[in-house]
Amino acid sequence: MGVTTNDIARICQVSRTTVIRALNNQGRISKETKDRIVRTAEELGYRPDLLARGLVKGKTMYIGVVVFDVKNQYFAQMLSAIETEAQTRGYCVNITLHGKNREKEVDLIRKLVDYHVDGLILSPVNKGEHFNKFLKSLDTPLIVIGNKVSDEIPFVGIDERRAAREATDKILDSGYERVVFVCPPLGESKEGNNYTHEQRLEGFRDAMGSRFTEGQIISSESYGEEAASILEEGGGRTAFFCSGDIYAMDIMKYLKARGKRAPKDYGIMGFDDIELLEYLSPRLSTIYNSVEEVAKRAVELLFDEMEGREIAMETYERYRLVQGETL
Amino acid sequence: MGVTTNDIARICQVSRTTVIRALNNQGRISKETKDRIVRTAEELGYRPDLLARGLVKGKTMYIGVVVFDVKNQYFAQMLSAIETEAQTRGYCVNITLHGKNREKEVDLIRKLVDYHVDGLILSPVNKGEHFNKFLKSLDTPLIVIGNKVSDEIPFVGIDERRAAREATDKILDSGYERVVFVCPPLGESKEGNNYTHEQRLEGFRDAMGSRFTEGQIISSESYGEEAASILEEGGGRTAFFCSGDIYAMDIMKYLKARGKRAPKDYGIMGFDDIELLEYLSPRLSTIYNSVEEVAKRAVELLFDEMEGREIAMETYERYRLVQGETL
DNA sequence: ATGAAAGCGCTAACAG
DNA sequence: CTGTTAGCGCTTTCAT
Repeated sequence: MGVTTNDIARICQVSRTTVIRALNNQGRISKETKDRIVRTAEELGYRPDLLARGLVKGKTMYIGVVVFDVKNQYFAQMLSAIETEAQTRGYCVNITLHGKNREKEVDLIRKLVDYHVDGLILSPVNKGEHFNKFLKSLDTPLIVIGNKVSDEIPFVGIDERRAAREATDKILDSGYERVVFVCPPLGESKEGNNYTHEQRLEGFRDAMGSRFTEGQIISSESYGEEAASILEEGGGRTAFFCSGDIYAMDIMKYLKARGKRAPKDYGIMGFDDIELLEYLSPRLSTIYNSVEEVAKRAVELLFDEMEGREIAMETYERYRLVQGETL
Repeated sequence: MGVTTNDIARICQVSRTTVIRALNNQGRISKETKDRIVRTAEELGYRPDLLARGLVKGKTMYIGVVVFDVKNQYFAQMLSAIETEAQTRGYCVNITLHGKNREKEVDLIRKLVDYHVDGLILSPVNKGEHFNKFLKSLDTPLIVIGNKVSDEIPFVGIDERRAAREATDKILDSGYERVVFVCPPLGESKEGNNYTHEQRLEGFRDAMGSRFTEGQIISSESYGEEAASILEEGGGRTAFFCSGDIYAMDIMKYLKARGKRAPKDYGIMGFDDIELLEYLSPRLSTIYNSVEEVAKRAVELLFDEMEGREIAMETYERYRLVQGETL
């Protein structure tokens, strides 16, 4: 449908090669013919066919990103950072979503690879040896954010376990007698990749030591109700350590409707420090997870990998406890 | 690098044409050879090169989406809906962001078109005849959401003007003597497409009628402070009508820090009904703008257009006043 | 039921 | 400085 180099070559009475040289200004070419070609190309509204170019060059100047959701602020922030970082390098980002559907995730990755994206950034919901093999078989540079797949797939994130331990220590230091770990993702299918949340649980366990009991974990969808009934029980000053700010927000909302408020009636701590916390009060105590830095680093590493440099299999960014008003 | 139809043809001792027929099961082919081909293709891990396929078919089964931000919940919800809707039709979505950079927006659109996406959904920040011509010149089916470009580019959205008028009427009916319209986007460059917000302003004007004065518009970045100083002035019960929930949230936060609360000290109304409002209290009065429906409709129309059907140039979805606690 | 040949639009190696 | 040739991997007539 569009104008091709052939058309221009015919009109300018030169070969296609010359047209290419003029348009991509490479190689020796006389200023006159070049100008003539460039001018007619513009007049005709010539646009290179990127599929054809990609086919022959084996590069597309696109990097693919696969995540499950953008409504989740964590991913929204991540995607923004990736986009910015990639564009400064002249690359475009192709973002695709699958909503925690594991087969769809694999399909999307495949399709991106079949389209020859030059690199891939994922925050996968799949896990296991099968998925690991799959990723390795792609021979496309890729970086995983957050949910580690294996030691063979480069990973960027924060030390979730240590962060969770410190957070729990902080809660304990604040004098809470009972600490409950709230982590709905752990209640989801065991087939999914929950590395991040599992690490947080480990950190919680580390800090609790001998005080840990299974009863201190809420992993159901109805965590609001469960939290409420735990508070009803009595049994000492209680704090909820939530494996995600959003769960903390839900709990605060739920308990508030029942007349209970933090930090007066209970303590609560989140995880992620998503941007919308600034609109809430009381300010939630949480852990800043450096999404932007993680995303930026992921892009850096991806480009290193794309350019053939050796990269670390694990890269950790800093996290930081955020002192709020809910402990 | 990968396995091609040529490799399979050689191995199976057939022609490439036969391989294609087997793999895409089309045309007549004996079950035996077909099975043999399919099996070896699987064994070798054959994957079709989508660039090559796209090049020859002129279709890519991708639709491109260009918006400026995903951190904005409005867009996050929109993108989710588009993704879901497109995937049920077997299409992938390529989301790209430009952060209100007008040149970058044009570049991204161009690039998507040069990659032969089969359709395009935009919420543009460009406007004017030049941009209109540009879009028309693409000869790629496209739909615009929210910011109308012209009568020649299919548009989906809600009747912003009418919604804003009703909202203002509602505020006036609630007994507020002074109503201020808060719309920071109107303070940005006049070069940008602010159709949505301009319509909301018109609606506000419609409702205010002779009571309207220019002094009732806040369009600066420091709307928090301005709102505060307006309240200080005194001068009757005051309400802020914000052209976006986020501005309302900011104002509430700002005023709260100064000891003023809605609806006791002032009234406030938002626009969009973004999902995170449910975490706030008091519940913001606002206007539900049917993002999901709008997005879904946009995809429907896009497919109609892609399939050659005639489509309406303007499509409006319902909106709905949401009765909150801030008026 | 299968194959040969041409072509999508671009690039690159090699001549001249 | 310019042109010729071959090819990326797939699809699509048109033959056989």
